[in-house]
Amino acid sequence: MDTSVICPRFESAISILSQRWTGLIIYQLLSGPQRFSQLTEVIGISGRLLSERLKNLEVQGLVSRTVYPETPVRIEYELTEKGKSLKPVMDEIQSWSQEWIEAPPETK
Amino acid sequence: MDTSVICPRFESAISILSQRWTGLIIYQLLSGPQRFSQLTEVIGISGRLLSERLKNLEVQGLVSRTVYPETPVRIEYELTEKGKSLKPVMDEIQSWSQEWIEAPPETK
DNA sequence: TACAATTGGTTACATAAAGTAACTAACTAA
DNA sequence: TTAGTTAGTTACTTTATGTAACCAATTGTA
Repeated sequence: MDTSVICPRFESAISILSQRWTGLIIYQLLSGPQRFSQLTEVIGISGRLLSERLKNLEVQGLVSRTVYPETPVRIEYELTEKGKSLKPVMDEIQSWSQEWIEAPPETK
Repeated sequence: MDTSVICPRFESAISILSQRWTGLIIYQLLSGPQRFSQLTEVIGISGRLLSERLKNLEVQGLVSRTVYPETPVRIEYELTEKGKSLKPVMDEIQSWSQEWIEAPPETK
């Protein structure tokens, strides 16, 4: 009955990354601050879910939101230090995918 | 309209990892071959979902299933080379979590 | 012989999360 | 006045997950 338990911090980290879309959002933001509409287009996520995810990521301290009161309004989402520090994780996933995932057929 | 798209291999990789429970299953199997019942206990996943996930992981070539016709039957799940090659990814998540996730309160 | 226990699942059903599409507020430009 | 823009929200449908009971094959026990 002495169940060896998984490290709670690891579990917590993976629960962030294993939520659908969050990995892609972080990956995409690693290339710099971006606006809501750009994220929806590049990632292919609906506004409803992007909005929800960005709110969560803000609460978790991974993403910051800046409003530029231009016309029309510009709002930029950017990774915090905590968010940026996930780069090595994303890099490893990237390089694993290059080695082990076969290239999908071109859809021309 | 020239949407810069996320690398399809990366997307594919993250779609595996971002499915609930799969990260934990792979992480747990990195410590060696394990049986169905042990996985359910350590991870805290239901039999229904563990069964489903293991089938997917087998199809994706990340996990292999071996039957030992003992009594009662023993079935072991083990990472393939492809599965084991995710260790650097898990290591990075682990070390990120150590640095950025605060320790949860002890529940004694 | 009947009953219980074990492993590795499956089935049926309830709840939560995600997908889809239409809609909105605030603003400006024509 | 009408249309266009950005950054969302709302209502509704579909899919995924959680929960708990059940099952087949086998052996051990009363």
